[in-house]
Amino acid sequence: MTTIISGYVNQHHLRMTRDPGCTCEYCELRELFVDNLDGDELDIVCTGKVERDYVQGASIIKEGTQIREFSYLKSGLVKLLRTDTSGKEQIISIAKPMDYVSLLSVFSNQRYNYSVVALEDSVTCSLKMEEVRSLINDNGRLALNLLSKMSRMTDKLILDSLQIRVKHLRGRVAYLLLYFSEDVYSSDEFDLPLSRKEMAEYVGMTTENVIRTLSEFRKDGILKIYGKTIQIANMDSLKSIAEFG
Amino acid sequence: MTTIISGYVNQHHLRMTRDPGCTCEYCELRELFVDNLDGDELDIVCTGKVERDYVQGASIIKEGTQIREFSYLKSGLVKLLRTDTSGKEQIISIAKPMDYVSLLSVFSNQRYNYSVVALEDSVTCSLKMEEVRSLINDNGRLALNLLSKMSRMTDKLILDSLQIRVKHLRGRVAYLLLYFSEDVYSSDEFDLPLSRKEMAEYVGMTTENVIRTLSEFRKDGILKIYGKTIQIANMDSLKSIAEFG
DNA sequence: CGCGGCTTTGATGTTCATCAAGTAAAGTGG
DNA sequence: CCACTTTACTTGATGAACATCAAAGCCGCG
Repeated sequence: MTTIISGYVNQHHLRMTRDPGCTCEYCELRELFVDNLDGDELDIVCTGKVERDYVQGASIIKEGTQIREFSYLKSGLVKLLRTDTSGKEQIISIAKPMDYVSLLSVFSNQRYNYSVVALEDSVTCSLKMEEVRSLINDNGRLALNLLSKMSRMTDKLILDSLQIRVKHLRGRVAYLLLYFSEDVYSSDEFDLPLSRKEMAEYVGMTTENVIRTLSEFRKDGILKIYGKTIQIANMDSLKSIAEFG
Repeated sequence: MTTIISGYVNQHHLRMTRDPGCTCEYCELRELFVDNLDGDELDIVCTGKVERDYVQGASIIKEGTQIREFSYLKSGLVKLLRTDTSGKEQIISIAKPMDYVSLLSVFSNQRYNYSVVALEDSVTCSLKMEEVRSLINDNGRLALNLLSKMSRMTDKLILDSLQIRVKHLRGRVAYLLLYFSEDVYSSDEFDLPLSRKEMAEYVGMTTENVIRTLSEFRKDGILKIYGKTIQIANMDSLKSIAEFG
């Protein structure tokens, strides 16, 4: 039932769709908005929302641009990153569906202080900020849900960041591999959605040392590595390293 | 007008007061609650709120205890800390008045996953969570204000944490000293509210190396140090180290 | 085919943690 | 109030973790 109202395709192969028949009530992500809204409010969401497709590598949000929408991820995988004072890129977080893309800044700043890039082909769903503000203003249950959701997301982000700071390189890399294995792909074999360089940007170390650590894991029989494909051969060791390394 | 209804004094010299005449509308912190509330709602805040006094070193919130209240800091200075996986304490943040004490977890978790301790004599003001939830549910303007405030706080926390990660020890210590000088005491001479060990817990390094760095700054003529009293002798150097170190 | 970016390994130096030892300060009990 | 214990602070020496520099192989792409 989804019709393409804008066939516009830019260098990133972006596609925008609207949804006149409104399939929002069947959306996997309805828990937040739809379940808390009545008929009229639901209409605002249905007619106001915009879905966008992004191919792997496409830029979804650019640091410094104005915040006009409240977006979240319907499918795919994205990275949040920022440019640090010395000009290097730093990955803040990786978000999968159900995680907000707009979790930071949306209700505080005028502009994004981070960028979002698609790690896999991804689909976002966005509402205009004024519409979201108006819905929150009129609907207390939605407001509480949103507070709760935001609080959970930022809590996790902060605790992850604190945990990673006390770990050594081996522990950080193990932690990251386990994240993909358990939270994203639910498998002990998967294709890394990050380059070695991106892994380094995420764990806050150099590319060379990330590679060295992966090689060590391979030599120790913990991993089997075929380019970007990773197979975890010794899950217990990896978990132990992630926790105590 | 403030009467002590509970003269209870524990080992931390805690004092609880209620405020029957309601001075909330004159509170320096009214911007959040009072300005967004009408008469009846204001009554809930006035009669429901509880102020508590804590002496330096007193425990305000203990990690793992149940969250029953929404609190913020009226005066003083506090540290937020948690116990990391290896059992060591890690300082998450330092909060001064206008910063929430309850910024993390309150709307997501059942229990605190961090502790709060008074670095200076402090006063908190608390409302029951149910009352806050009910107010948010009924008052959209309050909800939006709260979202905005929370978002600003967590944004700052996350960005600080990311920035500190790319800096070396000298940069981190300089950053911390500038925080006290500029944001807390508005002076280039002040008494450090943290021990050397606490500074280490905050910047994520060892006590010895924090001391070494302070000594270096002293030898380089950037600081004058008299025990806990710090005088910044060369502000430009310190700022430069904080940014590029 | 050749260029640029990503990946990998090795050699070297820097930053930082750890261990050790000593001094100063602050609390504790008689 | 003093002897005692504990805790905070300080400096030095050593080794581990990590960054940096260098060089070479790989791969995709125009």
